[in-house]
Amino acid sequence: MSITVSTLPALEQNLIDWLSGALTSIAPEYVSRLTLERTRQANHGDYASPIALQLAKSLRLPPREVAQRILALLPPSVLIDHVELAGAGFINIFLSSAARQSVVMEILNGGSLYAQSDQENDRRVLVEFVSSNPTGPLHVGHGRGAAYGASLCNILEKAGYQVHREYYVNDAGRQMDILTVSTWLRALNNTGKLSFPFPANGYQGDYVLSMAQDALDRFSLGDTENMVSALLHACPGLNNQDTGDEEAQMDCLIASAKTLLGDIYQNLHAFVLAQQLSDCRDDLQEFGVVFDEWFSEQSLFDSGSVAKIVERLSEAGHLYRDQGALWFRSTAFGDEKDRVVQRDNGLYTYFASDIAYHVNKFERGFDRLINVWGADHHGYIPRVEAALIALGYDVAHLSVPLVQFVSLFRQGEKAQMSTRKGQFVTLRHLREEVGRDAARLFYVLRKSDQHLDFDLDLARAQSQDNPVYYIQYAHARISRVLERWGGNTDLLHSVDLSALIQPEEVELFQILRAYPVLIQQAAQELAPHLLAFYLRDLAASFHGYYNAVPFLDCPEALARLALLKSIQIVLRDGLTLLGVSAPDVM
RNA sequence: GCGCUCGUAGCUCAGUUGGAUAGAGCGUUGGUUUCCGAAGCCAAAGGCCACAGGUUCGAUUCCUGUCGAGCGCGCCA
Repeated sequence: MSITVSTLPALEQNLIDWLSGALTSIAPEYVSRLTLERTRQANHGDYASPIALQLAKSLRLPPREVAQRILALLPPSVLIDHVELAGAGFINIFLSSAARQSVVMEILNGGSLYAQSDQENDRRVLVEFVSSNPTGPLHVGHGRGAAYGASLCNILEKAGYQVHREYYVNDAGRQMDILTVSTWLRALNNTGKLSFPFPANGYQGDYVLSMAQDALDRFSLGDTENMVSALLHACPGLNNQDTGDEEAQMDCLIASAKTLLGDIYQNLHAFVLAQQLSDCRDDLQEFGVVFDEWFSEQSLFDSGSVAKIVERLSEAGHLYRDQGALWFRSTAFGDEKDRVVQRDNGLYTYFASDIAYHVNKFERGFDRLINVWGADHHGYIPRVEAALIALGYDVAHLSVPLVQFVSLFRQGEKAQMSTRKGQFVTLRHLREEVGRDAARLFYVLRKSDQHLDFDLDLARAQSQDNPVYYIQYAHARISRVLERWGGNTDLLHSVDLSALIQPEEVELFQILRAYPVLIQQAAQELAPHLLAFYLRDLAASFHGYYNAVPFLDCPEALARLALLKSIQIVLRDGLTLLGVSAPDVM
C-alpha cells in the first residue's frame, strides 16, 4: 500500500518529511505526491520510494539519474542506517537498528491503545448489519453478515471512527403477518380444531410449533371452532391443495385472521415478534455481536415518515401514477426501471419504507452510512441511491458492502440447506458445532464479496490444520514463556533492545510496525479479512522465531521478552477486534 | 438477453489502490524434540496470474473484447 494518508505513524511521517526536504529543491511541485512503500524483501530495505521513476519523464532524465540527485541531497538522520539506489531507480531505505527496535516500546507503552487512531474522532458512522427478518432463527448466511459487520465496526473504531451499530427490524411487512398466521394455525391445530392442511407457504419450522404452544398458554384465542368454519367460508379452497394461487390464499388467510381475531391478532403479532427478536438478540450476543439500536420499520409508518417521504418525492415531481400504483421515476437517476412506492391497494412497498429509513439515517447526522447487505440485494442498491439523490442527499456518504453466500462442507460434501421445510442450518447450530472462535474467524478469512466454502470438519478440528489454533497458540506460547520467566512485565518497558538484530527480529519489527497502517487500510476498504491474514502472518513469524532462538537462558533474554510481550499485545488486540478469544493456556 | 461480482499453485484463497524475483494454508515429498508447549519449525516440488489486444518507464492490478462461473432483473422483503 502506498502510504499517503494523513494518519501516518510518527516514523513514516518523519521519513516522508526527510525525503521531502531533498525533493523540494529538485521538483517542488511533486512533493505532495511523494509515496513510501513497505518492501516485500529484506534486501530492498525497510521502505522504498519509487518517486524517481515517477518523476523521470517530466524531468527528462533517466530514473536512476533522478534518484542519484535525490540521494545526494538527503541529510544524515538518526533513523537511517543507509540508503541505496536499486533496480530501475528505486530508493531503498534501511532503518537504523534503534529505529527498527523502537516499535517495541511504542507497543509496550501503548498497550491496547497501540494503533488506536484519534485522527477521525469527529467522524460518526452508522453501520447497519444482519437486519434479518424476525421470522425465524438466524442461519449461517446471517452469521457471516454478523461476523463481518461486528469485526468491521471494531476496526472502524480502532481507526478512529465513532461507530453506531444498528439492526433494522422488518416488523411491518407481510412476512410478519405470515408468521403470525402460521403460529395461529399451529395453535388451532394443537387444540385439535384445525380441519384443513397447513399451507405450504406458511412457516414450517419447529420454532413455530413451540411459539404456538406458548401462545396458547398465554392468550385466549377465542371461539376456535367457529373461527375455523369462518375461515373456510372466507377462503374456500383451503382444503384443496394445488388449486388456485397460494399467495392469494395466504393473503385471504391474513385478512380473515385480522377480522376474526381483532385485538387478539395484534397481541399475537406482538408476541411472535418479541419472541423472535429476543431469540435473535440472545443468539447474536452469544456470538459476540451486540447492537446499539434495534430500529423498527413499523415506527417509520407510525410516525408518518413514510407518507412524508412519498409526499416529498411527489412535490419534487418524481412520482407518477400508472395502473393504479404510484411510481418513482428512478430511471431519471440511473436505475434501470421505475419502481412502485405505493401499490394499487394503497399499501406502501418495502422500497418506500426503506427510503424513509435511509433519510432517517441521514437526518440523524451521521457523516457516513454503511449498509452490510446480502449479495442477493445488490440489484436493489441503484434504486435506493436514486431515491436519495432525488431527495438531495449525497450518496457518496453511503457504502454498501455485500456479503456473499456461505456453503457448508462436511467430509468434503456440500451440506444441503433447505429453507422450505425449516431444515436450514442455524447460526446457533454452527456455533455449537465448531465453537464461537472458529466461527468468527472462518467467516472473515475470505473477502466478504466472495463465496465462502465453510469446512465444518476443519473448523472443528483441534489440530494444527486449524488456523484458529495456529494464531491462538502463538498467544498462549508467549504467555507460557513469560510465566516461566516469572518477572513483572512492567520492567520490560525500560529494557535495552540494542541486542535485537537477528533477521527474525528485524522481520517481526516490520510486521509489528505495519499494524497501525493495516488497521487504517482495513477500515478504509471495509475489509476485516486483511486483519485475519495479518494475524496469521504475525503468528507464523513468531513461531519461526520461537524455534530459532532461546528466550530465557541467554544474554538477550530481557530484550527478547520485551519483543515477545509486544507481539502478544498485538495478537490479543487483533483477535479481540475479530471477536476471537486470546487464551493464555490451550 | 441486460446488469453486478469474479477467473491467481492439484485444492481453498491472499496479493500493500500500477512497482523489483507473484505469496500463504491444505495436500505431496524429505528432515526436525537430552533445550522456553511439536496445536510448532526447516526444506523441496508445484504458475503463460482464463485468453487476446490497449494505456506507460513498468500491468495479476487500469481500459476494451472473447470464453467460463456465481448472483440479480416483483405492485416480495
